[in-house]
Amino acid sequence: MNREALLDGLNPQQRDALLHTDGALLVIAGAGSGKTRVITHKYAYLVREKRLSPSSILTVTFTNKAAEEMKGRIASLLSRDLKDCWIGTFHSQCMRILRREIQVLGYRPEFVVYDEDDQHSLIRHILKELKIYEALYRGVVSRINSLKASMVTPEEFLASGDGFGFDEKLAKVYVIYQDELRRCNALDFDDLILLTVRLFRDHPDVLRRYRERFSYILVDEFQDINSAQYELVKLLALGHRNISAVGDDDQSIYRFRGAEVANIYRFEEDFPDAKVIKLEQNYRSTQNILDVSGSVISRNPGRKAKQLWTERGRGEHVNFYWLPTEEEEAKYVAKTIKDIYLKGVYNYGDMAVLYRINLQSRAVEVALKREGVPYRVVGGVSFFERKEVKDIVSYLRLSLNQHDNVSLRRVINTPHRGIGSATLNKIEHVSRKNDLSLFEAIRRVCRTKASSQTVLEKLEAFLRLLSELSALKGRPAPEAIEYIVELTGYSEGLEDQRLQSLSELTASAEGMSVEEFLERVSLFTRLDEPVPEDAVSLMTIHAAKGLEFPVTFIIGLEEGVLPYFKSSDNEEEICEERRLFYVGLTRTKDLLYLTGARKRRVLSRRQRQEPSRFLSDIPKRCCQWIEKDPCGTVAGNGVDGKGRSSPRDEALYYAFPYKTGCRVRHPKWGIGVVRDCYGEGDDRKVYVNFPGVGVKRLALKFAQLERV
DNA sequence: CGAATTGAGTTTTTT
DNA sequence: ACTCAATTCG
Repeated sequence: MNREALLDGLNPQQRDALLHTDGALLVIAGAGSGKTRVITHKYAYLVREKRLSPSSILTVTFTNKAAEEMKGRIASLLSRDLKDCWIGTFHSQCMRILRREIQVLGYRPEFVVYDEDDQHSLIRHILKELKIYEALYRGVVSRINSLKASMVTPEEFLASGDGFGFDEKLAKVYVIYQDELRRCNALDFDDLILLTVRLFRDHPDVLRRYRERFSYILVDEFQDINSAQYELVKLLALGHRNISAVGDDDQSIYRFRGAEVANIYRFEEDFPDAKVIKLEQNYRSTQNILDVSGSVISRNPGRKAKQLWTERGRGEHVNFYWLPTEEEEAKYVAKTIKDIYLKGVYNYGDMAVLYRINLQSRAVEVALKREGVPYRVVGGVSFFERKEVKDIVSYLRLSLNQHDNVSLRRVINTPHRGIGSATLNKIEHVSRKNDLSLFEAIRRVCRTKASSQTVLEKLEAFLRLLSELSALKGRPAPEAIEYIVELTGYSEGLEDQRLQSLSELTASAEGMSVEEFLERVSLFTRLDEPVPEDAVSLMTIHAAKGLEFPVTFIIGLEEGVLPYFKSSDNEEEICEERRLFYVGLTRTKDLLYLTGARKRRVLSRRQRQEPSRFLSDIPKRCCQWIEKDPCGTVAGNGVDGKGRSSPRDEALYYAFPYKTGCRVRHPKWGIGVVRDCYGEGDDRKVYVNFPGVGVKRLALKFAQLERV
């Protein structure tokens, strides 16, 4: 693709963003404003026109999925493979750098990455050792994580404390935690970022190398980066200052894990010469949806003002349904989904149900099942969080590193081999006293015969197992998994479903070595799991970020649910909840349904709920408010409820009964695939590709197309 | 050491 | 309501 083609179809602001390649650039990209398009085209432009090699453009995304998508789109723009490119999440890029460089920080390059679960068990273990009430671990984990996100070292935190109370204990836990990670040659998620920052700060020669290597830096979702990530970007960019930061402060929804919107404002201070471009033309939603979401988000103070607009028409009114119970709410959602589907305009795959917390999916799932509507739940307990999968992964880790204490604790008695808590305590004791890893401690116990004969035999058997596992280094992962299952007798007495996970695990490891597989697994998340056939998507609003759906339901619009009750006391958190609602609203292309329930089960009690405060931010003219009282009568107010075609008929008029990719039958040309649709009302046209005939442009009004 | 029972806490969101 | 973990008993 040449220069013209890359600029083609970009609006003036998008073009500016693409062409500004010298020095810092901040792109404030409103929802649905073609942000990804700008990034991918800019990348292609840098390669094509500025002759940069893909290996010299560092591109950071928020999720693995976003990275993959971006890679694919860029590859097709450039019509070439992107080998040796640097497109990925902060965590994966840091991992890649640390694999090469971490030795100067005193870790070995085969380090493993501990996920949340591993982190929890390690911290609980430390609390136990320190005789601190273990149930506090959640709070401790989150405090430590936020310290790490803002780059406060254990030593600094210790020094900053006043020497009493909980913080002092917390500092102690933090010190031990960090120490223990190092011993296990393990990093947690935050370490990946933190250590890379430290690497660059403390080793100017290394920093210089990477500054030279990356001559351009692109950062997506800039509003969601934490201070450590900001620091990392800054370190790399401060040499040449060739950086594009793209984000939307209104869509910052990860404060709870250390993201700070303020970073997007800091950028202009740290790069005072930065050009700032706002993308305000929206290519996704109808004007009505923009009005609704705009009036909601405008209540937040201190944001960068935006005026989103669209060339699409006004579109449909938003509907708010206030239903007696959560069951009725779910039923209403399921029925409406089915209705819409039966009208033939939208497929199930075009629709999504969004909610604040995963728990809310339950009722909707029940109702959808009852209606026979296919659905998929995004999130929930993911494949890689299943117990049996984590067990096998622990064995794999141990095969590479026998000093991985967290993995060892996990599997030492799984499956049962008669090594219980008494024995384990003894081993822990030996390990602490002699400053040994658990593995070494077991060896010492065996060598010095410091236990009963039966226990010794069991421990020796376990040691033999570990030494056999160490032969798995560099082997193909599927083979290693099967070997582990066989050697440990793991599958004995396992339920079918769990056996199933094991074979899925083996299948997913296809073509990778043990090392590669572990690397993939540790950064894999729920969002990355495959997309099935035509099904309604159910997910949290968080999970829906970056996605769009022609038809969107946002459920549970009640005080306590959205905004969530845990956030209710703090103004900044309410703002974040409002942004969350905004993100949900702006996922919608055509039809938006909001619902809430007057009564809901909250922690086993039926509770009376009030409509969400955010609803009152929506202008009356945009939203149709319909209440169903417990007797079943329906009352509407708000905009012209009577005397006009129902919203759904109107949708039929504006929307396309076919979408790109769907198959249709034409009386003359037979079956073809829809390539594109455009126009409004009676002027709607579709391009259809008929195999053997070619692409035909057809007027929807006249062509007698039939969906296949 | 392991199974069973009791009891507490729990439900935000994710790399 | 439900899960997960500590405690207790065999």
